[in-house]
Amino acid sequence: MPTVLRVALPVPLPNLFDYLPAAGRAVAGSRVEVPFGRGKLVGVVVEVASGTTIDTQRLKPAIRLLDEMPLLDSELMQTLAWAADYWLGAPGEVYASALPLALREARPLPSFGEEYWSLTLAGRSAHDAGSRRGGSKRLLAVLAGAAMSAPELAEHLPGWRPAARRLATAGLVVRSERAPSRRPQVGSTAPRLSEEQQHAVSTIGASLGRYQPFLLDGVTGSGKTEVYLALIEQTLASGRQALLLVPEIGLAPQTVRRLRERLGVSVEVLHSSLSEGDRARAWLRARDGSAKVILGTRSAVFTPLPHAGIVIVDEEHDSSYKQQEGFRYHARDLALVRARALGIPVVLGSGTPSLESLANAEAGRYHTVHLRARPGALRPPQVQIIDMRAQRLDHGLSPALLGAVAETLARGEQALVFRNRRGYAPVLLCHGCGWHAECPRCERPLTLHAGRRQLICHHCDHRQRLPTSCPSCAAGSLKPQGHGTERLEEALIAQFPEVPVLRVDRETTRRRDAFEQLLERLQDDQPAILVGTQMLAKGHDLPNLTLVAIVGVDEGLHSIDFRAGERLAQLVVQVAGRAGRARRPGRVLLQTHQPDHPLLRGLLAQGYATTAHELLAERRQVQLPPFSHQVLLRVDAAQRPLADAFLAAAKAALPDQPSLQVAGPMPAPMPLRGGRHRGQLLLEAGSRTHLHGMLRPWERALRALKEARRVRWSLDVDPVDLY
DNA sequence: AGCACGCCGACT
DNA sequence: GTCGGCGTGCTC
Repeated sequence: MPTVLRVALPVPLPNLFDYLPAAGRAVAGSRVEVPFGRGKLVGVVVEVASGTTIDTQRLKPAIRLLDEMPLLDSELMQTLAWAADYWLGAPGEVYASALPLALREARPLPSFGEEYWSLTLAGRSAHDAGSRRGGSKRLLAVLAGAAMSAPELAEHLPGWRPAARRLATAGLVVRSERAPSRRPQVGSTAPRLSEEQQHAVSTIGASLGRYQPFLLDGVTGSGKTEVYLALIEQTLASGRQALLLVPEIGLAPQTVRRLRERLGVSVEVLHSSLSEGDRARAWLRARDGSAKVILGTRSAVFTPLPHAGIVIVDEEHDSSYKQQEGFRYHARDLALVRARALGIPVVLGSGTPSLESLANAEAGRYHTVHLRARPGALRPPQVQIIDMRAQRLDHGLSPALLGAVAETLARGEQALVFRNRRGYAPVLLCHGCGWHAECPRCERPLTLHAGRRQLICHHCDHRQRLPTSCPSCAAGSLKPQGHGTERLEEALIAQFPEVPVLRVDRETTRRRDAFEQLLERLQDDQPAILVGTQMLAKGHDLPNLTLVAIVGVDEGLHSIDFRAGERLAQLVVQVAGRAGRARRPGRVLLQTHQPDHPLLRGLLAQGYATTAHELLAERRQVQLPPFSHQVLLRVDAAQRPLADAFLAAAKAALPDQPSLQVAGPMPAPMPLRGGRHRGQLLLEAGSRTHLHGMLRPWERALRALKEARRVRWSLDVDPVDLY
């Protein structure tokens, strides 16, 4: 039996590929260039095996080994294997997530050290001879003392670059790389921690050196960041690395600056707008241990940490930690797996913890640490419900809401109109009394399928015709909710023509610094109206923002997505934290047809913690996640029957397991998107082990289905969005 | 995914 | 007569 390299290749196929070894000593974690089909690919050696199931005649030799030392250490290799198994990733896709693009090419590793300049022998003679003039002479003199890094040169000799270029061409100086300097700089001093913060730091700090998850539960303004900083300082003091994950939109330049200034060590930032070269260099500096603090979004969870000390996941409830296409991993969950493998503590921080994390805390798997006080003695904002039933609306805005905006502007302050928008499925709602259509069997909201003039239950597939008038109050004002019908921005411009109306969403902030610039415009404290969605929920201090009005609350109350209530509660609390952060008291308005909804009442009267525990109790009662486990099969096709046929075949291919519950097949809540017909099938099981046991075989069966040929499909393990 | 091979419609 | 449509099959 020949020795073979089992290689993960960047193709969306479920298997590894075996090759005969190339020259050199290949080990698991090394990259290797191999022939594939009629081209060449770079893959990662997963295993050096003696023997193969492939006909040895078909084995091709690898072209060349790219790394003598593994690029991925054994901890990362194991974690990746676990992740691929858990989230049903194709090996190649998993490595594509974990490795920066520049490291997936058949080139030697880029140098990632510090640029530094020194004299050549000819340069030394030139200096001694006193030849050259001006800037060149000065540069020779500086470098005659000692070789210097680029930043040092910039300090000693501003505008040194042209001289360096001239002298380099003449062969008098040479540019090279050396390991990044480890010389610690002095960080700025920490502010005094409150007693509560001190307690949090010492509790968590006592676990440094072993695996222990913590839930750090602290509202906006309670000083979580200072706790993180103190923990990172402790970690650095013991010579270990810290990984800090933040949600996609939380990575503000001001956070980075604060970290750099405070810690006085190299802070590597892994961010989606980083160039591939920079990303690779940051990754490599983490791998060689010279990067002490790594700050990044979702994909930074794959950073190698040879001297790992602590992992912190900020705003752990944020759904941007879940990758929504391709390899659908969850960075928060993966952070826990890594922390366990690395034997280090992991801190999940949030003012509005996810029900998953709260359940883990209740079960004793996480240790909870609370931060309750707001150090600046900020007054919490005053939250108020606006009953919009039977009100005359202007593009979905009630007179009370518009009045409050007008008052705010008249006082010279700023208002934020926040649209709760998550592509919710349309629900039928009576504007007169607030009645909404519900499934008689499941008591879940029915989804409006306007094309077929039907109401459909997305749990049991119960269907009924559209009522013509409200069954509750007999008035005829039934309206679909949840469509992007309200053109908020236009309505507000029309209402307040003399005030700037700034829309903040993916589109207006596409450009890298657009969001920052926009916020800068608001710093001048002039009256203005902000209109936006998720992006505005956190982060930035806008001292003159005193009113936050949330519209689209009803979509959150009536969504068929069982997580909508949790999300709405998190959103209200997070958004409320935007209002009145300076001296002025803030005001939050919730515009709804359901002013007496228990979720809203509970949230206002008791706050997030109590509401979340009630929601968790409901989940337990009806056995929804985290008390059961889900897998969603999604499909889209050019024609509806193709999608339907695939889902039917997929359901038929399921093992006959009584512990497995199946909902569907049924149209996705947005049945037609981008010209593609979408459908889905939801699996639910009480036991994760049982569920995972059948998943891989089922996936293989799905691949083999002839109905699978003409559709696009994907499996989502632990989906966070049911569509 | 990417790429070839292979068999049926409107064009230099 | 061909160029090219995308259905089908394969990649160690």
